[in-house]
Amino acid sequence: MINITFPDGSVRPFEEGVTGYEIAKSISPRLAAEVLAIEVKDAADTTADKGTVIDLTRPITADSSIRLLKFEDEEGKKVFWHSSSHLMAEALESLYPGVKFGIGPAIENGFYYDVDLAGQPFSDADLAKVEKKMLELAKEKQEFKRISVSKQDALEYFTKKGDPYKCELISELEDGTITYYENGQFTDLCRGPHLPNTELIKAVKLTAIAGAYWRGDENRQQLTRIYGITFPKKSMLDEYLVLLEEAKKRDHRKLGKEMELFTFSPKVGLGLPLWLPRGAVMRYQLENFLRKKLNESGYLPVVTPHIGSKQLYVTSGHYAKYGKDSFQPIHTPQEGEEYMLKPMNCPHHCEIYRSAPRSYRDLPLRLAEFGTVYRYEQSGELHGLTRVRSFTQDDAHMFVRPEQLKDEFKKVIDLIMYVFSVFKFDNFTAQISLRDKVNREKYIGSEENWEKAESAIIESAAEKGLKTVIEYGEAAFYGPKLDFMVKDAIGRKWQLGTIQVDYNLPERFQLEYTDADGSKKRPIMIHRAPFGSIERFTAVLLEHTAGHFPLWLAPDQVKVLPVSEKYADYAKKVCDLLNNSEIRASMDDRNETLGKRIREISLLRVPLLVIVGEQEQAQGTLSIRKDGVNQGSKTVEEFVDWFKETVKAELS
RNA sequence: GCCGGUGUAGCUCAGGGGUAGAGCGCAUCCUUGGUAAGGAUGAGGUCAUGAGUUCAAAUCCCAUCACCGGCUCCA
Repeated sequence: MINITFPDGSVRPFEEGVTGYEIAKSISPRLAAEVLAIEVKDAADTTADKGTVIDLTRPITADSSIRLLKFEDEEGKKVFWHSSSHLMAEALESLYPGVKFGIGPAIENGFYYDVDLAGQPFSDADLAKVEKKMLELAKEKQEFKRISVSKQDALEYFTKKGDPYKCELISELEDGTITYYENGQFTDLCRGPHLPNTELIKAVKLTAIAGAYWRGDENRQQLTRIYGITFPKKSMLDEYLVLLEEAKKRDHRKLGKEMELFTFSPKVGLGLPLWLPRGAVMRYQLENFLRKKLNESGYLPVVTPHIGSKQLYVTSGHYAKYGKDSFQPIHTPQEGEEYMLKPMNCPHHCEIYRSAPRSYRDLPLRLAEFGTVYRYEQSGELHGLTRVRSFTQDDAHMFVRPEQLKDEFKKVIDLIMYVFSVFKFDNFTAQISLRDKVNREKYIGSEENWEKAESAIIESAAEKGLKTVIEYGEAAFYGPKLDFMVKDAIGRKWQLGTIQVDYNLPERFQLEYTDADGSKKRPIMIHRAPFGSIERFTAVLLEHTAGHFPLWLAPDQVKVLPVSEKYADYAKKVCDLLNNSEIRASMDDRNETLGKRIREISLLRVPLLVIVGEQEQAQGTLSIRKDGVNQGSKTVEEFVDWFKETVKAELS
């Protein structure tokens, strides 16, 4: 007998060799019907903090703690979707004989399989056919069978089958660790785990076709990547499709157009956003919001030009690293001097640091700038406001003494937390990006400094109680960083703020300060941008709020509508009073029905409508409508007070 | 940059080898309104660009450009 420990801490004995399925069944038939896989942690293994997810059909042979995984669990979804990719592969193989397979993993929302259709045409229209086949095969209740094979047998099998991609994968595996999974007529190289059978897959939607390089290498064969998602219940698929619709409605490119915030012009150039008047007003609000906070936090404003001598970036090391991927240098007509469009603000700020001798008393020195930078992004990369070739960073660089690093870092975390709370990004994680564990030649700077920087970040994040994940190999080439990933109102993840520690630029620019003992010391630099860029932040905010900005940020805060032109004078007077109280209000007295004006203004997401007619004029009041709901009437003074209170609450 | 899709009025889109369509928007007029679309009239298009096939191309073929979905990349 072996002891099985359940997540609630209870322990029950089972026969040695019991399977996950049998354990589930012993609890309830309903659970047995829903469970997808099992996480098992050997009681003797004290090193691992997590168990291994295995098939429900595999025997458990030692005392273990277990978790039965359902679709609701992340790991359960993964198994479900991974098995679905095998089901899709089976369907493809039966519909397109001779198809070759790359890899087919589960992803965040569903799964994909990279396939080589050997020239057979495949388009969106074919997806429905594959979906139908998948459902057909799923109903057969095919079992997923795990089979161990030798490396030689595996190579022979896939060579005979004519699948070079699988052969390549197998050749990199160690003999003795290789397993197949078989469902129906389909056999795949796979480490598992998988569902007990295909019947659990009740709803299928293939979502997209895309090109993808074999092993992500653009010099190698391009495969067809087919994306899909599956669910154990039809109703779950319907809910998912509704979510996709909602995401479409929130697309910032669509909202940007509807709300008249920004546009693009091919004539101006790719990826170069044009901010329309309403967008510009909103953007200035964002900037002023941060300026005020930075001013309170001891930042000093600076302004630097949009171009810089090539030599500046040679010194910083950016030229060597990114020179050929940048806009190429521009030359002065007479002297032939070389200038580059500014791809980042840091080197300029380093030179500002150097413009005067610095004392240890001057540090931390915090230089802030809304700096517009220009980066060459490949044309296929450009996307709305999230990926552009010209954008404005809410940038600042802190120059600190080594003993100030952690404190300063934590202050930046506080600032970012404040920004997130104002914009109601309540759901976020912090990603600590460190060097690749093995591949270290792509980073510049000394081992010692990297160690110091990495531990400063890890400790700061821990002391601030941040929920963090560590990613190796994601650091910038000059230093480690802390990035903030927010989840928006409908659960999508975005990367926003970033904080980076840099020992490298101070070195390259020979930055110094005079310490208390008169010796010259080198400061450490922190890069940070709470928004990341104004463009990207605007995009995320649009999608997060579906365009319903907080009152303080809305380009038009109030529209005053006279019921008919007889009341236009009164409406004008109200507008002036509101403007005098620094409320962004304007009048809409166009020759249209009231209903139509309300509709159009609502589509622009103007948060407050003030309607005035005979009654309001007689009583000196306003009829208020906020976010589509009638709020009754208020006097102008009452309204202004209420407005100010609301804005104050939003910003606290 | 690569793979696939798309490109018709300012916007959203229908159509389609034989002289270009709708709704919204815009202009003018009527209407003077009470919380999400009042009515009439009118202007507006080399059907992305360039070559080709054809008696005839917006429509078919090819190339280019842009946009969209991915891939690679992201200081």
